[in-house]
Amino acid sequence: MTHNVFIRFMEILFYAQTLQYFTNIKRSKVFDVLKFFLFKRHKVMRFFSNFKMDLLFFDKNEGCRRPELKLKHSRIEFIKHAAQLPTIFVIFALYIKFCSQDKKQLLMRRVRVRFAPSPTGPLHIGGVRTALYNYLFAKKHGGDMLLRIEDTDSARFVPGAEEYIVESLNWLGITIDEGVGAAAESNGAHAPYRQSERKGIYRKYVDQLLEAGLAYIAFDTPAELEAKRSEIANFQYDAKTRDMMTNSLTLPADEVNARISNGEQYVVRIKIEPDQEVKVQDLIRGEVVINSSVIDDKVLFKSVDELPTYHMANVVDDYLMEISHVIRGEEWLPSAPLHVLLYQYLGWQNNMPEFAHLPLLLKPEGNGKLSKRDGDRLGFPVFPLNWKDPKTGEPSSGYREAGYFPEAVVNFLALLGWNSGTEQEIFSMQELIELFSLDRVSKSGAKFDYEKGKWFNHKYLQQKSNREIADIFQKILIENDIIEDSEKLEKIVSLVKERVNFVNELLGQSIFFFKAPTEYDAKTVQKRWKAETPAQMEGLIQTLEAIDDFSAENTETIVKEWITAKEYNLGGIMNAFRLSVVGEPKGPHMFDITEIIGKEETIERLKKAIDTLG
RNA sequence: GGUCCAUUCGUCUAUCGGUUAGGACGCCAGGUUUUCAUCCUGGAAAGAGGGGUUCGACUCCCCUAUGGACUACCA
Repeated sequence: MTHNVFIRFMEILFYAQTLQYFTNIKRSKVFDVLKFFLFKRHKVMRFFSNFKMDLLFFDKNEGCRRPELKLKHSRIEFIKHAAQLPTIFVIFALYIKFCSQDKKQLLMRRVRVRFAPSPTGPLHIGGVRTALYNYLFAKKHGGDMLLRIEDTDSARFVPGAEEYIVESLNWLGITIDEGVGAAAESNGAHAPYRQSERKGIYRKYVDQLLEAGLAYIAFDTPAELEAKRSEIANFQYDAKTRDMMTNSLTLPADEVNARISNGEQYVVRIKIEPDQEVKVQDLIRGEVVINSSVIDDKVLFKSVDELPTYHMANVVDDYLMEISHVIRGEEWLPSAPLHVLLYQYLGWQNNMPEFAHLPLLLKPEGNGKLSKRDGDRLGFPVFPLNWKDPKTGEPSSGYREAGYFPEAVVNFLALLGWNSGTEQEIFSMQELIELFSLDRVSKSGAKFDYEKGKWFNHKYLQQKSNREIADIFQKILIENDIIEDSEKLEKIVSLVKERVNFVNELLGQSIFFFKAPTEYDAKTVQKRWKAETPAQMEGLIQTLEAIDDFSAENTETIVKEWITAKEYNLGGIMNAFRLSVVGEPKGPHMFDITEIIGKEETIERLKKAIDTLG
């Protein structure tokens, strides 16, 4: 025993020294490394697993990227140039040393992830985030993003939902490499990608489990099950109760066969071995252990429609499609042990994907999962695109139609549950791909903060060129029967864009450029329109009439000179001027407005104001 | 009820055993401005509670509380 400890110590010393040799860790830090190794094995594991992905990334000929080795509070630049490549091998060796066999295999595996929604309605914003994280992860590691449609429940199928999903992902810039919606769907190596079209595939694996005695046939009708549930509190179909049910374990073989050939409907249930420890390695939560006794004998397959249920289909398809990482919502965590068991029962434990269960998106106020109703109640979309329920005709609003830029939605969603570890808030998709890491996904649910979403859109709006915004704005104007010269429009956009969050708010901020006010804000009239104002405005009209060059700069100079000469109060004149031209106490610089609407229009508006307000 | 997961400003989060607990949204105040916004500066604002472990705990462990998810022939 003591001998072993000594050997270990020497081994560790060797590693620590190698580390010091190849990196620029300070000598004093080597002691910390030793301490880590000796006393905090679990930390060491985490420590190395942190840059596993960086190593992989480096592997993909991205030679310019430098993985960093972060040790305590000192950040050590780890790889400076290719000449330091041996360093990678040392760390790699260390990592392998502390990893189990199957981890090694996973390290070498090509990253393939899937987003697997069920076409039961519009894609929920939480689902969008799951898709986004899958996409970011895949792209970061040079892997594949698949879209698979999980439509094994024909009863819940909603027409148009699949198209909606594909269109949403397209809009957001989440491109599918393989599967439904991919550029060459039919040519995918693992086609088809709709479970309903994969119907024939599953039976074989169900039979395999049946033959191995790891599953059994059950004839209990829904009504019988319901009866059992009300009869026995906390009833669960499992090792304790399966003996009292109607299934192939309690019935003689010939009766089972007779029932089947009589056309009696049945299901296939997994036969869970009780009292086993089932371990799920979750990339976000660490190891989750549960006792198999709490898992019930889930239905894997139903004879009615010859389709598997989610659990079976999902495991079989992930295996067949060579999925390396299953990244999905936290609501799947409780059934993850069942999936692990299924991989074992099918003999695929060495090809099992790694799991990552994402935290949920919670409602903004109160608690619970974000739902469509919250959006309706609080007035913000919870779907990417508008949707109209084909049955009820009930509409749901989407981010696209609400005026959001897809980049803003992506940025906002990316930060709801993940952060880069820096203080940067605005990220392009490219930056997100480079920076994304499951290690930095938080464990707890995130409340949906709609206000911040607006802020993101504001930021993206400011970043866009005036030309780009003017083009979108042009369409809105045409819908409102306003025709405006595109160059002038660009100028208008430059003056008002910083005041809005959305392009569709632009009209409200700039209507006075296109139309003279028809009424004047009562409060402002009271405050800014005094007895002497009409006479002053008459004077202003005369001053303006004498101006040839109506550019903002020139007009401003002349008007201000006039105000000074008359010894008027600058604010008094300007506010009344604004009220006359705009009708409200708002808008950009006055002379920028007058330059755009022009001399005649300006004077006309002043005259009208004098007439109306007296 | 059972199982699992989680818990840092109002909200999203940083912190990998030693920090005046940092940033962002929102809020408040001041400044800029002829208006309203924008913008700039500043401010208030947090480790659920209790036990351990440790020289030292927001950080590791346990208990409690709270919240959430799951508990279908749905996904």
